[in-house]
Amino acid sequence: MARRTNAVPCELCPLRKLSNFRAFSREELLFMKAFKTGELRIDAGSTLFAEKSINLNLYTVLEGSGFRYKMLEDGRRQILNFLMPGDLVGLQGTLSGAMEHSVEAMSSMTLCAFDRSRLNTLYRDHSGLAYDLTWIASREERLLDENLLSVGRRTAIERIAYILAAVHHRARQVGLIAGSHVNVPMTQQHLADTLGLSLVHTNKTLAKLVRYGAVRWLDRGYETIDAGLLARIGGWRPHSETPRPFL
Amino acid sequence: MARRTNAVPCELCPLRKLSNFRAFSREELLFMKAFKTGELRIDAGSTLFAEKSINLNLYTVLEGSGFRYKMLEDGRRQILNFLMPGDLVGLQGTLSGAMEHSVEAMSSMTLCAFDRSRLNTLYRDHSGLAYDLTWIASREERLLDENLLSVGRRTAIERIAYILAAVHHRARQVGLIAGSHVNVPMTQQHLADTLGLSLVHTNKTLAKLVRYGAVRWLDRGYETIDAGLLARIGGWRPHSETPRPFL
DNA sequence: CGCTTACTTGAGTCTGGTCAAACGGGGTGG
DNA sequence: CCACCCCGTTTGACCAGACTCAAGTAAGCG
Repeated sequence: MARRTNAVPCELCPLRKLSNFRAFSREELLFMKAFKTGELRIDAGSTLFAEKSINLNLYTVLEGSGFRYKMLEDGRRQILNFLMPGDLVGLQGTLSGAMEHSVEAMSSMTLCAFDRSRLNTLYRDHSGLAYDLTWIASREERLLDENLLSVGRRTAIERIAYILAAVHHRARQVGLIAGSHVNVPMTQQHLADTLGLSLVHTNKTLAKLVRYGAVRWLDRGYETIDAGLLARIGGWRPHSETPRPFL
Repeated sequence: MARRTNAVPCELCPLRKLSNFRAFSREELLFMKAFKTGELRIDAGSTLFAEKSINLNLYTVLEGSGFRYKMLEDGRRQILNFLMPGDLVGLQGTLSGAMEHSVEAMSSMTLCAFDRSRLNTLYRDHSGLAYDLTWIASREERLLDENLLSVGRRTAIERIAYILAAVHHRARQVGLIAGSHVNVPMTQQHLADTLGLSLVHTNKTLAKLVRYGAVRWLDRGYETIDAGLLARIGGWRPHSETPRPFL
């Protein structure tokens, strides 16, 4: 289910090739190499960590996709955010490591693991990386703000259109796109739990978007047919994306 | 509407007296004193900054309360989070200063202003404070996670009970409480916009909580009568609160 | 005293939820 | 190779929680 794999050295990190990530200095690269304690590979559907557990690692997604979520006692689930390559996982817990949400893989995932207890070294000796960390946290917060706006104030069809547009956009930035096909294997249940809707209503509303010719739904995933229409219905608009830091 | 006031020197900062904030070293205190560019006082109902504007300051709330929010074109508003003393405002924008949400005061507020452009000095020379900044961002993200869970998955009465319990708790930590009276002057419209509900439905559901004897609603604010009942209905539970950093 | 802001209340509607059942493809064990 | 099962998806019928519209009250203020 979860196992260590032979690590990709940071200097060959495949994410660096993507244009929208900020470059590291040689020194930073060396530090990250030391900071990284290993790689973790988990299967689709498995849990990286659970709410209320203690997690002493931070992770950066190298490959694959997953999601953060919280649950109520009776099983109602809210997906908080999708995780894609370059995203940092685990910062949202208390910095000491007590997690207040769970993380599950949608596809098989590879993650770089970092030792939380060495975080202070990062802050002490690499202020550039420390700054990046805050940048990352702040970006994550903006994403959550958007989601909250959707779930709180948009109608069902707007929410669905919005999230499909947003996920498409994010996926493209990290290479999780093949043509118009978004390579994030979510089910309609995932969609529903992200948007605060029921599965049935999600299905029926999604069917409308399909009829409108905005998207095509595939088994576990989708294809954007008319990105403009999707954005218009969902009220989604691109942000100015400056190269972003990671790790 | 907004004006500079004679600044309270950081070493006399009234927030430091509150037990749940972390203490500064002498050195950090000196740095903060220099980092702080002044104080801002704004009236209840006025806007600190608006979505899409550029804001070159970071602020810490010294006194009073307000809220962050986003709006859709047609005026639907979603309140993202309430702001209380000790909270940092403005970090959620891109670090460069483009804001993606607005901030409005609910009571008159006093804020300490910091110059964003000097943030790099903070990272370079005061890794402890840099670490704090990430801590603060991560705490904020946990708050948003909770809110998203509420808005997405709780029923109207659960949402209201939850937020009232949570706000009571937060308010008490920063001295915004007099007896059982929560000194955060929100209207039912604020509540509705926080929870993704209509004003009318919020009013009717709140009336139930009043009938149950859980709270008493006051003009712009409320009083907790039965905190246990409120927490039970809303599914709210206290977190272990370690002394938290600020500024 | 009249205006505004916040809160109430009632009536009727509708978006979205629940329950129930069925379909279709992929995998598996007999 | 086929029967069966499971998971994700689809559809229909019905229900209800939450919304809109419309008034009306009450307190605060110039």
